[in-house]
Amino acid sequence: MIATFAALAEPSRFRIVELLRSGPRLVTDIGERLHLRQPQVSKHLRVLKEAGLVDVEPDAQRRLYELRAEPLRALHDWLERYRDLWDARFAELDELLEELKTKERKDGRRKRR
Amino acid sequence: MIATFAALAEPSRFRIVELLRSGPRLVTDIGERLHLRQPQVSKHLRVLKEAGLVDVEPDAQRRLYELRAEPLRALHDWLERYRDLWDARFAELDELLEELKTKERKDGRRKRR
DNA sequence: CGAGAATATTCCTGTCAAGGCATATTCTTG
DNA sequence: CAAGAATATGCCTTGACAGGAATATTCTCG
Repeated sequence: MIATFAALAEPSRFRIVELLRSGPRLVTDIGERLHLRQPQVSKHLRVLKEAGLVDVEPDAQRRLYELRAEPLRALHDWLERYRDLWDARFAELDELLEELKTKERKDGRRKRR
Repeated sequence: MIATFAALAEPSRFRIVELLRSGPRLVTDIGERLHLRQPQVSKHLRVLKEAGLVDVEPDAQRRLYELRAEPLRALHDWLERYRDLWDARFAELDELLEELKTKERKDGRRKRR
């Protein structure tokens, strides 16, 4: 989980993942589409692979990189545990707290002395 | 999105979020439960707040920190776009590639919700 | 075999973030 | 107002990491 977050926290890597959503790509291909230099693409792909986010399928001297479902599904599952947060039951509480906060912000500076 | 990933990529921060899932907590409380020193907790909470993952409700000299739903829901929504990856349509392709790489034959579980 | 394509690795450098510790800040209360 | 509680900030040091450029590696093919 942490590894997944760390991998996706890097903007270029995030974009690579987004690109791979449309299907497997070659390193060079990725570089061209995202305007990244080849070595950096390779490095990012390495990180993504070590995080299990990507798989490689060699084809001669080329490598086809493709997204792996598992980590993303795991993330999705993890988030399910937080669903209560935005589901019905807590909605009111959220609003309440929002109100309290915006109200106190106004004159919390000078109460009384 | 990137900000959310970056915030959650830090182990202590991840643990804080997990803890806050059970409800709002005071800074000191968090520190004790997670064995973190107060200044680090405050710093982490600051990052979490800047990422929008957390809200503060002041109470005298204490601060109640609580989880915010929005970023997590956004993450969840983002992942929905990747659902095809592990849903029916691509299952076969996944299996194919899995076979090429490992020879596991004991994988027979399925997740339904 | 040698050239060239596609990708990976290495080395270097600058930046940024995290922990530790001391200190500042903000409130409450006697 | 002083003392103390709860939290935030500042400074410092160290380690991780990203980009750049050069180079190594692995294949294919004429």
